Amino acid sequence: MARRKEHSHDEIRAMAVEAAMALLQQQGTQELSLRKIASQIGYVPSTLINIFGSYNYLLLAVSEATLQALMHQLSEVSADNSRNQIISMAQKYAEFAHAQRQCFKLVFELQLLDSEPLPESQGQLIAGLFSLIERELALLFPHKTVEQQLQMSRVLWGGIHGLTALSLDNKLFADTASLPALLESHVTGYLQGMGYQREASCC
Amino acid sequence: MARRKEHSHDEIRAMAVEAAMALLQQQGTQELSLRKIASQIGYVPSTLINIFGSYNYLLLAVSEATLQALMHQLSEVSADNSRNQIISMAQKYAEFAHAQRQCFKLVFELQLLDSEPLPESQGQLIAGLFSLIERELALLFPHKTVEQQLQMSRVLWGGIHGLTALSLDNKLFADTASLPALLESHVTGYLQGMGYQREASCC
DNA sequence: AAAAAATAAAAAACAACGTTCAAAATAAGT
DNA sequence: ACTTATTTTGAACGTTGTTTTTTATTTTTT
Repeated sequence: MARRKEHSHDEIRAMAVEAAMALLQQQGTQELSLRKIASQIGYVPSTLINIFGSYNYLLLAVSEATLQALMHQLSEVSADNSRNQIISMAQKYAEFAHAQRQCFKLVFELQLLDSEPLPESQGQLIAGLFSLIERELALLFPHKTVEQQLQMSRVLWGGIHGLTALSLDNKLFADTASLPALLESHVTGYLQGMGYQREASCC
Repeated sequence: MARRKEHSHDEIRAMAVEAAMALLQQQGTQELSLRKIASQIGYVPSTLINIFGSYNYLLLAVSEATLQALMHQLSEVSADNSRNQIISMAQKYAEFAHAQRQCFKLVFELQLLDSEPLPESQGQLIAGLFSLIERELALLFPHKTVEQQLQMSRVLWGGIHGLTALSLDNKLFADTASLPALLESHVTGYLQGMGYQREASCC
């Protein structure tokens, strides 16, 4: 049997990724399977393997779509100054992670086999997240070198991600302290420690 | 067949956890399986299921043993002052994570089913990690409330964990900035921003 | 001490998984 | 219209965690 050209490969790709993300929100990654995704879109496992190459590559496409959605959300954030901009992006990051919990976890838990380290697109997307903060740091700390700004952006994202990830699994053990408060403390405290001064102070 | 009382259940538990950790270092979590662990210690899958309850509970025992080893390493750290103590623990945390990469990842990626949220022992172990920092913060910031100290300990651990976790998966994209440097920048910067002053300064 | 009951480990069976491969059905080319 | 090529499918394979049954050992009872 071959119901041919009913959908193009790209259409099937999109359908599979969409179905996978929908199933992922209901159940967890454990419960998700290639067979369930295939049957959900009216196709058969081997078809998806032919198109994606493997189940792992399908999950990678889900991860990529999730990162793109996250990037889109973050790029829409805008505040009155760079410090608040970073804080707002941190909150959006955490908000997205909780809203799309399973997809978000997939991004950081999916590990490929001994093949390529990262499929380029994935790398550029994550690098794009860092650059969002680098841009603000260049405004906040124009006298620092780009090396220093790059290091600071990693520290900031690392903290934001760590707090978010631990919070997702209820591993913060801070009933009293809310995640937004922790994120603000992190960003504010670190910026202050690195010499942050309210705008228009030094020149 | 029943080779009875050759090992007690507790002995089999220990053998299985040890074998699992050994296999986990060679291969990844993906490649690990109940059948491999069982055959490694000369037993059969259903025996381990009878003892642990399920494969997930076996992995949970591995996670717990890993957390205990991590806690042991961290409790041996000692520096001349509280600030350096926190920095040294951060470095030890990252060092342990890289040395026991697969076991460390298992701790934070293992997710149980809809049963209990966390099996108590696991919770107390993680809470113990936080208390290591809380203790130092109480010395560094005696004028702050315990609520504030608790929040700061979460921010510090969150950042340390986030940087470590991202580094484990090469998702930091900071070839120039090393993980130790990032950790020190995080701890130093945040403590500074929260009002840290070199010892014997205020009283 | 021998027989019966209880127990514990292993074997076998089961359903589900990702993947491979050959067959079948459609599309395209002549 | 017939042939060739393409593409989807269905069946098979090996492996997984788990459940159930069988078998061997230990313990208890008579």
